[in-house]
Amino acid sequence: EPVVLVIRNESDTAGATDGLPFGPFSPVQHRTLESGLRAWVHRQTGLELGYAEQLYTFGDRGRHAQLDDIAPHVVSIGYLALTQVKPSLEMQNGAWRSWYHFFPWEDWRRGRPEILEETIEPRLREWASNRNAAAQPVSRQERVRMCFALDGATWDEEKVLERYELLFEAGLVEEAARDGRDASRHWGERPRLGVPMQYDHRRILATAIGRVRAKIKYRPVIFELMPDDFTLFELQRTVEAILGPHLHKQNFRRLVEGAGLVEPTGEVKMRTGGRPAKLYRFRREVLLERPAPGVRVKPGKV
Amino acid sequence: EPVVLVIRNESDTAGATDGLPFGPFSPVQHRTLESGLRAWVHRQTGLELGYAEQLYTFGDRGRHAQLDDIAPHVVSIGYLALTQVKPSLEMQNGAWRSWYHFFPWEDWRRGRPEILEETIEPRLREWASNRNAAAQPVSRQERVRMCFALDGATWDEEKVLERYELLFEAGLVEEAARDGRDASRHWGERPRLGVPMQYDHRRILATAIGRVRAKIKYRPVIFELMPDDFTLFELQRTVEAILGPHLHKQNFRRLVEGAGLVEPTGEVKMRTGGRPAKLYRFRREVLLERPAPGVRVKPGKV
DNA sequence: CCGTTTATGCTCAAAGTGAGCAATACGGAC
DNA sequence: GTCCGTATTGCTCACTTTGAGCATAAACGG
Repeated sequence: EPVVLVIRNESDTAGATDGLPFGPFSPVQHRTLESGLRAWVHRQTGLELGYAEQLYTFGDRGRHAQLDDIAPHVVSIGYLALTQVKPSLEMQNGAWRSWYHFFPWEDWRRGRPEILEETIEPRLREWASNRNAAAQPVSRQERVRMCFALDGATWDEEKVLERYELLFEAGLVEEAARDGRDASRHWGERPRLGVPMQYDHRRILATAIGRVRAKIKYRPVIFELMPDDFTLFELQRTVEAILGPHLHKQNFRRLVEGAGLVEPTGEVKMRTGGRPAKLYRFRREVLLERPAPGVRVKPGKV
Repeated sequence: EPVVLVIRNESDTAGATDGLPFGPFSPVQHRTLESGLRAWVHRQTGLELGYAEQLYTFGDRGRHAQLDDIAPHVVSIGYLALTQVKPSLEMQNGAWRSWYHFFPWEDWRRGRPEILEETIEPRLREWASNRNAAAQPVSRQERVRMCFALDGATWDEEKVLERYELLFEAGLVEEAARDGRDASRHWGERPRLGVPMQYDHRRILATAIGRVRAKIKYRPVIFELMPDDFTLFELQRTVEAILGPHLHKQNFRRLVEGAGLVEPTGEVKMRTGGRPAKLYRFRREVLLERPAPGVRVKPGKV
């Protein structure tokens, strides 16, 4: 299960709301943004971050507004960090939550999520067919079709943010109500599409999920989430947990082995439920061999 | 020629130095970072930005330090904007400069740049073979080899930032001297590797070039740089100007046409020096047809 | 010892890619 | 006017990559 570290925020009027961990950056104490992040995370949660990269900087006015809370303007520099969950680490106020708790429509591991056909599609179609909706530069119809793979379009698992923003615009997520964009005025009760988060944190998380989904395809970051030794099927399960849909087992194995991403340790794992599985480890040398797989236009002659 | 908009900065002690345009962001005046950027660029240069995306946020301490100038800590949120150069637009203090003015080693349009073999390679090899250089997690040798395509490695045109940072670490660019990392102490006079920029602006530009080079491969941003109508060879020349190396003409044509990125206008352009060339235009519909070309692991069965 | 379950090996067709040959058509030189 | 150089455009062909499925191997539970 892909999980995210959240802070339960009890001070909310409508009960506890999850938020992403965040804190101030002080250039006086820390030489770089990233070192500030690491120090701050460690102090708060005891977690020593491994892989971390800058995600996006969120600075829109109103992003911090929430209910009757008038906050000062805050610019947040989001970072994406990847880690295994160490059960040994007991955190006071942090908790691990499944991604799909917040984005149920992104979980395609058991096929197309029911919430799409039952709730999202009809609501979005109605929203898209609204008057003066066709006047947009790109029609709402087309945006809905591309983002949610309607009418034969293919589901692009990387468009996590685009989907969330569409639902936001359509007033179908709870956070939109804070922005005055409330669907309940038009179509009765708003359905609960995933669990909302504090401030604009669900948007930030959507950005992060989209980034991870894109990145594992051209950088071996998936191994940040694996133990040292693993079977190819465990690796596949991890990739699937992140991307959403199922992968073809034999081809996945061919791809991963053929790309030189892994090497067998020589050990096997018993009790898999069937034939024992060879254990593999990440081949770090691959970083020095391939520039970065996934190029499109390749240099040629003349 | 791919160019960047720079501001000539006369106040420098060592004569005029080019810098990227920048200015303050005031959340009171502007609702979003991007709208602040647009308004500010328009007021300064008269330019109406078209395509713009957030690039990276630069916040390291010391990034603003320069010579005897002790500046306050500044966090810069970099944006990347793409536009055609309109010669009609006369700017007071702005000027268009070739990318390769600042990064001569990135220009592979006339084959491997001489500066690589003549200056960069020997200097970097010396730096990499230094004592305790092999103790690094990834050896300097390997980093140099991967970044600059030595010993049979292939040149990855996207690693613009990595190359600049390596040269910086090795003390081979002028900006490094401000950071106390001066090669001239070891190896005599520092060679002039490209023209330096103000503050850390050359690093920011390297980030931007790397981003553009990566992005044109999976998003049709190249058309932001083209006039409405163009020949396929003009398009190829533009791509080559950005990426560096030459492309195979017939295959480029097949790729672009086959991907549905362009459609013929029906017109032809005479006086090409040979047979007249058909004119094409960008097919906007492609945005609605393909999710985003360039995916690696595709969903399959079971 | 057999059936179930998972791991792993292999094949095959279809699509995509790198490279080059060849024909077409204009502009300029003679 | 004809020829030649140059650039555009069409096409072939071998080779690689990819999607999909069949078949076999090896543990485990009864």
